[in-house]
Amino acid sequence: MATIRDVARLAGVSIATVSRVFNNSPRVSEESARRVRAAATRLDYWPNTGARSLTTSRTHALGVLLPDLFGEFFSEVIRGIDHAAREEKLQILVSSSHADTGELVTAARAMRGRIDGLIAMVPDNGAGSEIQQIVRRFPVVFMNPRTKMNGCNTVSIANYDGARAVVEHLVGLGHTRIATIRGPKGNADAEQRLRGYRDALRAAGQMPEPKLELQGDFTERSGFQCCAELLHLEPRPSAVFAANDYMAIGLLSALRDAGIDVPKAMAVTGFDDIAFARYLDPALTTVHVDAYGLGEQATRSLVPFMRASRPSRCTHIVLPATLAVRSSCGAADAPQAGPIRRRRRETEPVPVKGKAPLRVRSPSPTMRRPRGKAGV
Amino acid sequence: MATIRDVARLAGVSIATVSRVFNNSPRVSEESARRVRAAATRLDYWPNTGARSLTTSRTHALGVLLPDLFGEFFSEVIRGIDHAAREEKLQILVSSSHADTGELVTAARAMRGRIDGLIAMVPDNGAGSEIQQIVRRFPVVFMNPRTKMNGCNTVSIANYDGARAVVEHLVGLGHTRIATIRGPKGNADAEQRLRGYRDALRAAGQMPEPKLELQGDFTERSGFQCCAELLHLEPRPSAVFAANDYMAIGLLSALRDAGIDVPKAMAVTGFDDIAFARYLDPALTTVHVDAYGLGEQATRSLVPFMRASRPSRCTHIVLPATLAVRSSCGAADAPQAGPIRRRRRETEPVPVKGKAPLRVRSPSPTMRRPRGKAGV
DNA sequence: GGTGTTCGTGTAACCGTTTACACGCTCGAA
DNA sequence: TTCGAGCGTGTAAACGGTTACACGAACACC
Repeated sequence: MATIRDVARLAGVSIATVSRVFNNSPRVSEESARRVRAAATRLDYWPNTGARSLTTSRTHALGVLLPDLFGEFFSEVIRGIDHAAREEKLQILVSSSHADTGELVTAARAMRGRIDGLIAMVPDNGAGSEIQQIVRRFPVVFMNPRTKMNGCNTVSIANYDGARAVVEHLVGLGHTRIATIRGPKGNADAEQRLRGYRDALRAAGQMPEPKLELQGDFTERSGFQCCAELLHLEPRPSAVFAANDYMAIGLLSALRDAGIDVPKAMAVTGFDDIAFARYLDPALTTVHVDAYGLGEQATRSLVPFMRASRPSRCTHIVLPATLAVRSSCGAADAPQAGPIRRRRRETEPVPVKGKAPLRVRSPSPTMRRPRGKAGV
Repeated sequence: MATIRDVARLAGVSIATVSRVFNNSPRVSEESARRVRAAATRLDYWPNTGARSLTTSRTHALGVLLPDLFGEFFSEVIRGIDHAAREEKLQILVSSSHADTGELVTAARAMRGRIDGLIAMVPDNGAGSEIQQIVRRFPVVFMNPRTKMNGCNTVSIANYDGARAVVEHLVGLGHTRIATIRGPKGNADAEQRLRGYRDALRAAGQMPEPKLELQGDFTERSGFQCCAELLHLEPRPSAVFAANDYMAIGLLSALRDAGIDVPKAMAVTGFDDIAFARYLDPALTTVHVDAYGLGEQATRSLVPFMRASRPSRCTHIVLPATLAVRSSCGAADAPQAGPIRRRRRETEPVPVKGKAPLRVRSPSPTMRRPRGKAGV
């Protein structure tokens, strides 16, 4: 492969001049530039980006560390990151399948010298000291952090508000005994949603009961399995808030098997608004979560940190959730509720002052954006 | 940030020794190694991967160039790549949204010096000479290439066989007038599927009719819009093969609006087996496509090329498709067909000899694998 | 006591760029 | 004519590592 030296030799100039031509420096004569370009074409020269970033200490790349890539949530997050990164002409270096913070740090280590900044989703409630290793080294933004995380940027989703809103919706429909299928213990998203559920009940004067909080693990299977337990509760609840859509789907198919009519005999709601929530029969009432926006916003809040020589103040952004009311809750004809009002919770990050969080996009992206070559 | 020199100074050794310790060279005394490690920890030293790859000309990274990231097809491809790459301890540098080959080459250029090899999906029937620029420079494997592509590795999906099998299935159910909604003109996947459709008809003694080939563009909307045209055909077809699932979904909802019973009055089939095909009502009969396997296999066939000093022979792998028979074709209770037998077509790549293509995974991954934190 | 090995280590060249600095030339003003 | 400014260019020192080679010490062998 040709290097800058080969080009310089062929063009009869010094390597400095070649470099200047490729960096659009104004201080090059037209004649030299022409000769350099001709030589470069002739030799099929492509500058070595790796070498370049060694001297400039700018890589124009950002790292993305995710616990997993499965399912459309992560795929939308990446798409959001990719889109925003592309606008900034940044490459993205992806690494996933991090079971714990240790693996996360190992992956971040391997990116040293290859990235200007990092977007990460911490898989567990990991040790702060390990996280600090990363924070010290890169400009970083954490997505959906488990804990408060002062001293670094965060972007997260309004789990608490979304859960609270959908449960309040059920209350508004007249339900007085509402169960939930909760996510895995220790999972922060699951716990925030659970809190939202409980507070919505309390606000309606209904006391949360442990018996009504069935244990799931975010899988479809666990939703399916909770059905039997649900149907044996005395008195039987008339509505269920599943902490994510996959569990709601499992529950729906179990209810169908059991011959229970949804929504008449049992109202079901989920969380996430995955793409096929709308295609279910009955269509699933759920909380729309803007995964694309999460990735996009993470990138946008990272970029100024990457460029700044001096660290700026941290931002903590919370993306609002939106109710997507469909037929599984028995209120299909009700108008869709607007964006859910943000509440402050001491354990959740506070939105940055003076900068309104992103408006959530429509809960029906499928019908609005052409899906392009998605099916190829 | 501490460099190797800082560590050397603090440990009282030369930089060569530090380097040896970090590369597990055996020729280092226990005492020196201990001092170096202590110094490294003390200074919080992380080796600069970028600088390292400049001297070694190995980056342990591979580039991934995709036309898009939308939808689960691409997300599964990336997941497959990521998974295989992780096993090989390779990082992945992703770039997407390439509308044409020119943009593809630009993106590849920007990766020069950062990757050891490249996995690419060519967005158009792009100029061979531009593609050649890439092939000359990197070990590369193309996914789902539009044309035959000698001289480089390819992995693709059995579009022709899949389409042919699903149409033959319809023929087997007794349909004698089968329409199709084709994908965009010029799209190679669409055209291979169209050929499969036509050949299946011919093989059954039915002549393909242009009137029966409705024009879609792989979007749900286009499937919806084709419904009117379909219902006005004289005589009306009794079955439709939509060239992807999104169009089949659009058609299904239009048929429901029109009060046409599926599958009794109209059998509908799709292609791709997107995750919610099974959740539709009626559940969609379709062709399962192994996007995860496509990415995984692409990575596996690239790796030896990246490591080899001498170029090995090219491989051309075709992943089999599988029929996923559900109720939308009126044969819900029939046992699922097995993998579709591969046919050779002169315009499709030939599977590598002696190396069986991957077995397709079950068409029901959702029910088999826990979806983990997909809903978070 | 010479000689050859082995081992641990250091020196310095190199990977492919960028860029501070210096240099020589031209040209206009004093 | 002299001087300074401006311009185009080249030289050389980085950037942060790896590694070929050399070297000195310790040791075994004859």
